[in-house]
Amino acid sequence: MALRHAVLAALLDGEYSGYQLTKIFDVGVSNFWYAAPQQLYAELTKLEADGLVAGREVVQRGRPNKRVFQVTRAGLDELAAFAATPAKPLLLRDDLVVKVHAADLADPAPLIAQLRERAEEAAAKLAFFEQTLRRLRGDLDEEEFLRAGERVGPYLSCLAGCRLEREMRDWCRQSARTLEERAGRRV
Amino acid sequence: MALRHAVLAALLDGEYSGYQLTKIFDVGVSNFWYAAPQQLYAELTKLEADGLVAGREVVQRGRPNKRVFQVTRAGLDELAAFAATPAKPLLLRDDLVVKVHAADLADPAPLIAQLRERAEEAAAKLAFFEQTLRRLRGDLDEEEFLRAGERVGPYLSCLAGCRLEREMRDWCRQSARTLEERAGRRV
DNA sequence: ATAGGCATGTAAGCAGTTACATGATTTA
DNA sequence: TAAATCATGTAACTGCTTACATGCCTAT
Repeated sequence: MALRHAVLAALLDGEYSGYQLTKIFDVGVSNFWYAAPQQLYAELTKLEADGLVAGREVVQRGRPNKRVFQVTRAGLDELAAFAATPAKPLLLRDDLVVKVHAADLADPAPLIAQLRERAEEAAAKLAFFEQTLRRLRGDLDEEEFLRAGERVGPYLSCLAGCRLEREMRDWCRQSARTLEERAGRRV
Repeated sequence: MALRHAVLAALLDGEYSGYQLTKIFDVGVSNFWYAAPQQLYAELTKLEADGLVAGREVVQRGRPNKRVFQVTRAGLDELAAFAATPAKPLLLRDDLVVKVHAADLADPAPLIAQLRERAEEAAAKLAFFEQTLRRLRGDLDEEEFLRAGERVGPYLSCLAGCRLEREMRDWCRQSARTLEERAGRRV
């Protein structure tokens, strides 16, 4: 089981509803996990049935009510046990890099457009993660926070997201520029 | 279908057998796709049935014979069409970052060990990719190759692998150091 | 002799994707 | 009044993972 632990880890940061989690997982939970909305609702149901999270109804006005979840004691134990388990290799699957690998075959224009688009997305995610880092560390600077801050886990995972998105942005731009220049000279 | 195009893209670099592809995909095809060995054998069978790759028997001495595959004209068309298709979002799933996110919960020692191990793997992959880049560009320097080289696709995808592994290595080291220092002061 | 690399699969089960479905409320 | 956001699911399918299976050859 896989998504299970990602959901538990996300719920360490606070109580969230299924819908809120879809937003968090949409940006990638600091880019370490991707999941579709339907998966999240299903997983929350299972987690609650297994007693690893506890849900409570939140009545809202002007909006549909929602159920928010928090990790139970059993859930914390499960997460701690998981952390000591040998890590599986990184799972990475990216259409876009496959396309770039095959870039010499065909018309580069649609590929360049996709690279530009991805670069924009990466830049937006990077900005979001950097903002999250500032929020997490408060008044402290990074070094100080990593030494003495209360919870460094979310900070470190967010740093991973920053690194990934920064490189993704720059790689997309570099690749787009390269393909553009080559296309320009060929026409 | 997903693995399909990754296999076709990998076979652009030359004829490979199922077993050879397992090695290439093990290192991640420049880290853009992961696939288990059994998937590759199954996918090659399907690709051949669909006429997108053609296999031929290679007789070896001192080793079992093997079947190597090359992309057919239809396969090239399929890849070119795929490249023009809108890109799906990056799919990333990493146990290790989930564990780091939850790092404040439990004994940091096993997690630090996993981070060190991953850092080593990333360093090894990085070295491999950098060597691949040197091989691809031959006598030219990078800028020159990207401008005038014959096939830049594999070079660009390999650059993506380098960027990812370099950041992975550094992030693992930074996270391990952070957790170590905090554990040291607490004990 | 035994371990490890080369070489190729099958079968069962589950996780994840795609498509479909509903309905209220706010904003343009 | 149409579109967007909030909110939560079900059902069918398929792709992926895990476990199992086989056999030859080389190096230690």
